[in-house]
Amino acid sequence: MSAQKMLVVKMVESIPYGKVASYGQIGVFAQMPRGARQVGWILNSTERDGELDISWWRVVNNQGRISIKGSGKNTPALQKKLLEKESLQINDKLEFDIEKYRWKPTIKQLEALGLDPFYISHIQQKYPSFLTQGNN
DNA sequence: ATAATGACATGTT
DNA sequence: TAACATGCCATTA
Repeated sequence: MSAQKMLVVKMVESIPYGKVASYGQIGVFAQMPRGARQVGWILNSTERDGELDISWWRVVNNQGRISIKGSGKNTPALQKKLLEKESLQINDKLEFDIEKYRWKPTIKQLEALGLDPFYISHIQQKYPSFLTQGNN
């Protein structure tokens, strides 16, 4: 498995119960700033591999929508169900208020995940909504 | 090699 | 709001 994939997996597994992150957000945390689609590919592959036991359902579209296609085992309905089990409120159009549930790690948490402090400050600057602001 | 596709994101109409 | 356009890049055909 590639280092990139490992990092993506690590970030996805860091999303707490009851929280979600967008594909782009995971991409940024995994040091692939424009890698939203690749994150999707990686998660899509885990469904087939079976090698990975990952909380794939906590990764969603940045607009607050479940956007998986659902041709395989992981269907939109299943994702909705899994998220609802974690107390998210999702309407019948698979939409929800993402800012209400978005995982916003602190600087320290990101450091603990192995991100370079310089890179973290860059994230802060460019994607303020992806993390908890302030001196944590 | 070239082109189409996809579990995306963002800006413009 | 919603539709459309553009950028993105690994995978697939």
